[in-house]
Amino acid sequence: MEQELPIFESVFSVDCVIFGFEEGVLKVLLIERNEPPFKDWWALPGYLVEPNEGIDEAAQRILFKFTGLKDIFLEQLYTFGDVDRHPQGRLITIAYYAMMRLNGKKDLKPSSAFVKKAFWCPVSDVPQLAFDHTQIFEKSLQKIRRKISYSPIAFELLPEKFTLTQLQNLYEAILNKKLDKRNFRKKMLNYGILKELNEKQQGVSYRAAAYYKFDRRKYNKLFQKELSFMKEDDAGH
Amino acid sequence: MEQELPIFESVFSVDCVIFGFEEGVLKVLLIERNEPPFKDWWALPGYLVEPNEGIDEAAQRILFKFTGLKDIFLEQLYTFGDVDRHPQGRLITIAYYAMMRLNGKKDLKPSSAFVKKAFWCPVSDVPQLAFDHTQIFEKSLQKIRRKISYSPIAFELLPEKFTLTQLQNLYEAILNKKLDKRNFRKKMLNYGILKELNEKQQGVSYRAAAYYKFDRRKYNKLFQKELSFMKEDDAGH
DNA sequence: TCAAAAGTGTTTTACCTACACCCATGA
DNA sequence: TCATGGGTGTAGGTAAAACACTTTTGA
Repeated sequence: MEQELPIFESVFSVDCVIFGFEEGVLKVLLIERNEPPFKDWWALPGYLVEPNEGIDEAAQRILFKFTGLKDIFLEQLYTFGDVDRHPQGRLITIAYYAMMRLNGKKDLKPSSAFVKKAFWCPVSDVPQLAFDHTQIFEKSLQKIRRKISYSPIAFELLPEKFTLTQLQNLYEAILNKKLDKRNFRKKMLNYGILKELNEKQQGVSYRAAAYYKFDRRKYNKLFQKELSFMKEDDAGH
Repeated sequence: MEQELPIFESVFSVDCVIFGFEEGVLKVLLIERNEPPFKDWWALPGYLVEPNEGIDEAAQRILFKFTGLKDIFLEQLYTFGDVDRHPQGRLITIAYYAMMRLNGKKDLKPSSAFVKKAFWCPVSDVPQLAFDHTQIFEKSLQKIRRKISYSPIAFELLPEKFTLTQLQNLYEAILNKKLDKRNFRKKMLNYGILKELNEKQQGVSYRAAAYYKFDRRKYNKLFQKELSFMKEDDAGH
């Protein structure tokens, strides 16, 4: 019986919004397209998903092909499917986002003919993008803003060692507002997920700042607890 | 040039997770399937999206056909696309969720031959569902749990007039834990989004409770402010 | 000695939590 | 008069917000 049913084949794409932080500026990873439609336009890295490929894996694969980046923790954001979003017909796209550390790995090496180049663009300078990518980009920005407000994921964007001022600058860049230095430090240190290193900045012409390191062990413990607080089974059963 | 490009046609489905609250119990809207695959199984209402149909509209249309419900505020939840989630091939599905008021509109009238019946099932009694619908259902539950913790959307589920105890019961049903009565009332009344009516319960064999009404005007004002607090432009520029 | 950023505490306010008794009603 | 749920207040703790000066460093 079931053998006689029609066989479906979904055609759809994924697009990736990758955020980075460099020189105190929040940036997003864009590509310059090398193929029509929207040839020569800037766009988010994204492409069609293969028939036998999971969506998450597809996002990983395409991101690697288009930028050379590997093993990025991508999270699904939203699916965009306006009927006219793509000039070649009805093509829906599943958007993913990620935050990544830019220490060293600045060299973006696309290995796809579809891409002329890949580069980091300050989020405040993002021009009109191909397709509905501007919309996708903006939704991601909102997402990470909300997210850092309830979970200290900002560390993902910083180098291993960082100063509290760098951390604050990052928060300010994402939230696009000034924060109070004393309150910020108090709060961050209170979480107990930062480990102060015996190391200070070198060669700065002002008082050298202490370096801190993110304590992933404690972070996981804390975050697990906070999550389970929201979950069922606190009282029931 | 662009005319020569291939034409895409996405094939994909939507599934709807609709929550309701009745007799102090949180329920989810299920259907009994009348067609293979998974004939006679219980499932979430969902079906294929038409080529020229927006995704949100498709969700509305399919929900109506499968249940008779109209004008429900559906929000996109997540897209599920495991390669083997559907026996007829690679078919991804976009899940939507909604909370709805059940006063009166209990009569579910499917107008599709794909559906044997539609009915409300207590969330604690949901059995194994067709496809990956159990997974989808569970993700929706998590979502509304998180959501009522930061935004008092629970009103959507209650009748126009309700007592504070009914409201508390709803919170307890969603969060699956007991809440303190005094603290709960204090907090809810402090929001200033409840209007006490000059009306009490009738014919109960205990002290009659006051009825309250949700003040959407004030809710919007408050919620707008809270949202804009998160958004850019508080300090910058 | 200057410029520039690092680093540091206190007070006030709002909110969350825990907790126990009297009140109104119909049966 | 009893059973049932409605309704109320206070005290202690914790977290957020506002706010300004001293310290260190290299140039």
